[in-house]
Amino acid sequence: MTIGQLAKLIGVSVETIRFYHRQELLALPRKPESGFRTYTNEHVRKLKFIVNSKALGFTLNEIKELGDLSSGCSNFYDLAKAKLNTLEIEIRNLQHSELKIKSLMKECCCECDSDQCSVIEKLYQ
Amino acid sequence: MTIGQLAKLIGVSVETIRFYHRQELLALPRKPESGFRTYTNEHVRKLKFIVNSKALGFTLNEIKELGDLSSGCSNFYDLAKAKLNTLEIEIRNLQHSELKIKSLMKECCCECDSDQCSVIEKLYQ
DNA sequence: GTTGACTCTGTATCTGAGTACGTAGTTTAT
DNA sequence: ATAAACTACGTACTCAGATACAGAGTCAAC
Repeated sequence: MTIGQLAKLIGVSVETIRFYHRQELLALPRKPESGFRTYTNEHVRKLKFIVNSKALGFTLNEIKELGDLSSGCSNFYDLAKAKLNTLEIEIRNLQHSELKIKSLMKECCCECDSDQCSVIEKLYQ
Repeated sequence: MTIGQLAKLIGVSVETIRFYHRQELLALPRKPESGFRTYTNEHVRKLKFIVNSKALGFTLNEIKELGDLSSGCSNFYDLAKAKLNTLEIEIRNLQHSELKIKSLMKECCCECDSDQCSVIEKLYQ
């Protein structure tokens, strides 16, 4: 399989695959004497692993660590727990922003165009 | 007030203030013939505006737009509504990741170190 | 009157996750 | 046999939001 075929199969760009090679996330198949590099089912598998892990919210660095776990899953648990923590913090922060914006919006009559609108003014204090 | 005093007062770094100048978020006070630039209460106010808006989750570009609203708040409403939308989408995405990770973690016996642990294997499929 | 702290300015660097581009080589279809 | 499409490789650029640094000027305290 060529790099373009792999890209199409998985649904990422050729450039992204090359980028993963540079990041040493995905092994670069050795180049034959002449012609194009050949990607195997192992590459398909590993690329799926990267894409799936990304979809779970792991960063590429975390995925590299995950990929280095040669076997078993107890280390996965540590990484996943840490990830859950940061996810929860991020979610709380975003929800906090959401509430603050909503409460700001409630404070105004909604259609006032006054210079002294309390909403804009509050941001200056 | 010098840039260092302003920075201390608001709790941002001098470099950050200079960065905001470069981004045209914060007006650069004119430089006197000799000596240091003088920051006024207007700068304090505007910098607070930037910091407060950032705390609500607005990006610097959005804050620039907000700052351009010379008066009134109806435009603030549009920006804030759009922001609420993107916040909700981000929150949902993160919650989705959270659920997926949790369900993956439930599938394993937690302490298994087997090569065929279904958790790691699932990420490859 | 000199040392140390601060300021000014421009430019470079960082992180994360790619995207873009240029040049050259290779394969495939006609 | 030649054009179109694809691949290889290296390098540069993008975005956001800063942070760092070098070299020169300035201010305040002892």
